[in-house]
Amino acid sequence: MTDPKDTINIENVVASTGIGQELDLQSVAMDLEGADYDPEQFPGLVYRTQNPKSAALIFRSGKIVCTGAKSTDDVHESLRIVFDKLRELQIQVNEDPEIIVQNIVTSADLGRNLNLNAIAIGLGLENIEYEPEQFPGLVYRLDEPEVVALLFGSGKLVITGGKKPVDAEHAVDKIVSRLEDLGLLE
Amino acid sequence: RLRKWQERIRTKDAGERNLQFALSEIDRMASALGVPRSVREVASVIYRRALKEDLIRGRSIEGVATSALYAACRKEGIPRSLEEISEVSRVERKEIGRTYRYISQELGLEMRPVDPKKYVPRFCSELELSEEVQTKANEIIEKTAEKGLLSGKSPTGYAAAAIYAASLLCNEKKTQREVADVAQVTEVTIRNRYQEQIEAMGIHG
DNA sequence: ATGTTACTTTTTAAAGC
DNA sequence: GCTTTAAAAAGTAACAT
Repeated sequence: MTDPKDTINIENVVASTGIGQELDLQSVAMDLEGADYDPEQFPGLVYRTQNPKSAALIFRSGKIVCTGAKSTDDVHESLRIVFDKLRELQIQVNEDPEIIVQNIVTSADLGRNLNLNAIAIGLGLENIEYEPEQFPGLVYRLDEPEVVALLFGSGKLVITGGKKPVDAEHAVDKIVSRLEDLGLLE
Repeated sequence: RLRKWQERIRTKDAGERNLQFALSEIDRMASALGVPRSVREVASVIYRRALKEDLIRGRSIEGVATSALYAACRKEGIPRSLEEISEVSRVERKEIGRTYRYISQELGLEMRPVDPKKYVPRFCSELELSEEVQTKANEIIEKTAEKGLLSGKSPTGYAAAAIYAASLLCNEKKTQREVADVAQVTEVTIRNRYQEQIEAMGIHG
C-alpha cells in the first residue's frame, strides 16, 4: 500500500518580503522588461521569473509577494532574481530581506475513490461544506494543523493554507485516520 | 433627546420596511417558482434568523432572501437549482450560491446534499414522461449512486442523464436537448453522465 | 460531436478603492 | 467586499472546429 503521504506534491508557495525601500513603480515598469503595471486595475507591478517560474507582485511600499513557486527553495531563488533585477536598476535592496512563507498549496492522492455523500455525513454536516452543484470538491477545515482540505471523488486531495511543508503531511495523516475510523476508506 | 427618539423610530421603520421587503420578495419568488406555502414559511424563518444573527450586514437583502428561499426548498425536499432560483431573482447565480453557503454555515442549517431523485418528478412531468420512466430513472440514480458515481456530480445533471436513459429504455425517447432544457444543463453533461450510468448499470451502449 | 479555453472552490500576502 | 498573482483538484459551460 502506498502511503498517501508519499504522494504529496507541493504545487504552489506564496511568500512575502520587502526591500525596505519605496519604489516609483512607473519608472520600474519602464526599465524592467516584461513588467506588467496597470495601477488602474491593480496597485502592484507584476514581474515574472522564468527559472524558477514564479510571479512577483511589487508594490510602491517596496513590499513584494511571490507566488507560483514549486518549493520554498524556489521562492528564495525567484526572489533573489527579483532583488538582483532591482539592483540593476540602481535600486537599493537590503542584503537578504526576510522572506515569509504565507501559504503552501499541496496535492495528494488517497489511492481510492471516495463517497463524498457518506463522508459529508460521517465527518458531520456542520464541519464540512459539500455543494456539488457549485463545486465538485468537499471542503474540510482542520484545526490542527490549521489548513483546508478539498476532497474529491477520485480520492485526490488539495491541502491549502499551511505555512510549512509538514502541515500537509499531518493533514493527510489526520484525514486518512478519520476516514478509516469511519470505515469510509478501502 | 427628541432627536434620539426620532432616530430610533427612523431605524425601526427602516428595519421594518427592509424586513417587509424581504418577505414580500420571498413571496414573489416563491409564487414564481410555484412552491407551496410551507416553503415560504421556512424561508421566512431562515431570513429572520439571519437577520437576528446579523448576517445581512455587508450583503444585499435580496441576496439573503433568495438564498433563504433556496435553502428552504432543499430543507422541504423540493429543491430548485441555483439556475432556476436565479431566474426569479435579480441576484446573480454566483452571489446566491455564496450567500447561501455563508448563511447555511453560520446558522448551522446542516444541509444534506441534494438527492438527484428529488428532481425526477418535476422534470419528467415537464417532459410529459410516464410514471414508468420516473420509476426507471429513480432506479438508475439509486443503483449508480450506490456504485459511487454520484460523488462530485451536479444533482441536476445526474438526474437529467438518468431521465434521458430511462426515456430510451421505456420507448418514450426524449432528445438530449429536450432533457437538457428542462434540467438547465448542457447536452455534453447529459452525454457524459449518461455514458457512465449505462456502463455502471451494465446496459447496452 | 470533439477540442480548447475558461470558469467554479480553497489559500495568502500586498495597496487602494 | 473588490481588484491581481499562482497552483491543484473535477465538473460544467461556452465557443470553435
